[in-house]
Amino acid sequence: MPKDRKVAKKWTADEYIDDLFQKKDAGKLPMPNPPFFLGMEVFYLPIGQDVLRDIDMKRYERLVSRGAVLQRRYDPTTATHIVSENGAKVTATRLGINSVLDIPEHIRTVNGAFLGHLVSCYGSGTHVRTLPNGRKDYENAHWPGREDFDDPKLAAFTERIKKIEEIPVAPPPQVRRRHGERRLSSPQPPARSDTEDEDEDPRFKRNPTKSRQLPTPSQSSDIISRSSSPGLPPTSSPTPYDDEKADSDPLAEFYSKAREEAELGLNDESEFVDYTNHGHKRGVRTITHTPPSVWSVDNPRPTASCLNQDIIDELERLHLIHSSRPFEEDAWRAFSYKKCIRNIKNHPIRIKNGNEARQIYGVGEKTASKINEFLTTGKISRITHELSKGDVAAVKLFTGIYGVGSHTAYNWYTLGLRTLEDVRRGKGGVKLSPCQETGLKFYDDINLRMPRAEAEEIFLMIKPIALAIDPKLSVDIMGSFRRGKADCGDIDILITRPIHDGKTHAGVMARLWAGLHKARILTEDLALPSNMEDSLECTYRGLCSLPVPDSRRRRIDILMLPWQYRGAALLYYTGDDIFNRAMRFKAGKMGYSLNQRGLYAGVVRNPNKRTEKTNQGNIVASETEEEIFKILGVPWQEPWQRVRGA
DNA sequence: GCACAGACTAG
DNA sequence: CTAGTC
DNA sequence: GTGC
Ligand SMILES: O=c1ccn([C@H]2C[C@H](O)[C@@H](COP(=O)(O)OP(=O)(O)OP(=O)(O)O)O2)c(=O)[nH]1
Ligand SMILES: [Mg+2]
Repeated sequence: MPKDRKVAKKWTADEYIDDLFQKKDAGKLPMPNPPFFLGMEVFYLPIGQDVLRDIDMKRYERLVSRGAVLQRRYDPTTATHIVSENGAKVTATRLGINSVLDIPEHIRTVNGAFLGHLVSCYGSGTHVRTLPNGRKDYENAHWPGREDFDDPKLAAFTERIKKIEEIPVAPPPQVRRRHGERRLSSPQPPARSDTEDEDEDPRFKRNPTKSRQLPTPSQSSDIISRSSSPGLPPTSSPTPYDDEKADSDPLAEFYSKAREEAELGLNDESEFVDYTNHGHKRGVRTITHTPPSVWSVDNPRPTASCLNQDIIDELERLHLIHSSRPFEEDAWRAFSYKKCIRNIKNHPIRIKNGNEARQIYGVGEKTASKINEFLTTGKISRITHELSKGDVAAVKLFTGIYGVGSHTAYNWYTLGLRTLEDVRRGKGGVKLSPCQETGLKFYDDINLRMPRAEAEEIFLMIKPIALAIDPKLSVDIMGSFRRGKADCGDIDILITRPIHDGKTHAGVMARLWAGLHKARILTEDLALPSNMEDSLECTYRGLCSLPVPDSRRRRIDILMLPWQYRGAALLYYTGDDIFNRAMRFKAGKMGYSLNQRGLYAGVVRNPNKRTEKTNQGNIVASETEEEIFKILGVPWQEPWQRVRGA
């Protein structure tokens, strides 16, 4: 079939790509060795509109044979590169977007010559290390030539590149639905300077506590190019162009490198804050100050926000319906809808029909059809139908109780319970666990997020208490706070201790726990460490509040673990959760396993009981976040760039 | 047809 | 082991 | 439910 292809058959891009991958899977496609396109997820815009030209086929073949993943449909959430010989306007149209400026910054836009450039750089071979599973680690090999995406001869849409350089950080317009929403210009740990945690408007300043390094101002280009090959200078290729088969092309635009499986990769996302609810005062005053953010954000994204908000709303309903039901199928459906929601939120253009929706990654036939139904009839009958049952509302209400999940909530509903009052009365004979009792008692407080300033204030009271126990402790505030969010759902604290003096933090949790209760900061416990007394590793969950009248209860989690695991722990605890899952997902695909202790090679799991490890594996990285990113081939991302959840 | 992250505590 | 949570 |  290869031969026919050129001669007779007129191929469309889809057919050709299918054929290529079919051959590849059948082992019939020559895969010459240095896979210098490995890790790249490319959307190649053929020169031939309907029927591919020879040059298009050659490029497709080259991309695949050298390891690239091709996108049949442009999907900005996973694409790392767009290769186009067309002009900006044509390209935008064919990608289904308004302007090439809408292409997320992490995606490199290049021309065909870029492909030839890499061929000339690496066509003959390179040194590559060997992975734990015995294979060559092409995944993480460095291909510095890929960084030449901004070379005028290799780039596409120079206006885009220029734009990116000018913009400190151009977060994709993230859409936010809540009221007080607004974008924060600084993704950095913006901290509110003033008082009233009243929320709406805090002026943010810069990073407060010792925490993180400042976001590099040159951000956006950083985001784009800085990647997994830190330290490696972009090498210019020896030979200016052409490759094995000579293919030089002018065009250009593109690039990106983290081909992340799905969600990893750079997602610039500089945080923008949504002030959701904090709305209750309770005086809190912050002590934070931070240099003005370099990122004055405001990105030029034309499409400000939700062009598809109405569709998102419907999908949120579907998500809610399925997450309310305690059946496994529903859980995965909910998982899928969440993914659709995230991707549609990033979709820069208005979806006009089911077909268009179907093009978006994560949106399958079923969902596309529902979207189509909504677009044509104004509603989705399935939703109307399911919501009329009443269980969804009840489950939503009950799961608001900390410690009550969909199973318990659904059971209560089945028993006839409908209100929190029913729960309090123990209707149907329901019994609450201690933690659920507390959850019910502080239902409102627990379901509110707190102003960042309050999280900081509480943390600044806790830290000295910890340091008084042992001044060598490393105590940091993590989670959404570290990511720079303006409001936090809880306070996440990470504690560890250097081991260089031969001492450890054994017993610290017990003392800290006692000290915090004594200081009236901890108010209720929700889950105690299995071994507070002497373990170096433990988790505490509870409620806390500023020790002043009228302060609200806030959720707090304290995680403690050995110094050697600090990098992995930092990574884990910084999140966000979606980012972590994407990272772990990728690690798994690469033969590794990633958890809060480290990145492991050779972990073998019981195929029947997924959580059980047959072989524990060997730790390959854990002391720094950087090494983990690097080994996984994920471009370095500052905490505030690790936002994947909506 | 299978994976979708991986771990800790409560009971 | 299941449920709930990070 | 979706993608491979
Ligand atoms: O299912 C989860 C939940 C959390 N985490 C990690 C990432 C997250 O950032 C951190 C702290 O969890 P938390 O629930 O506090 O989330 P957050 O990111 O801090 O957000 P919030 O502001 O709601 O607390 O633990 C996970 O890996 N998986
Ligand atoms: Mg948190």
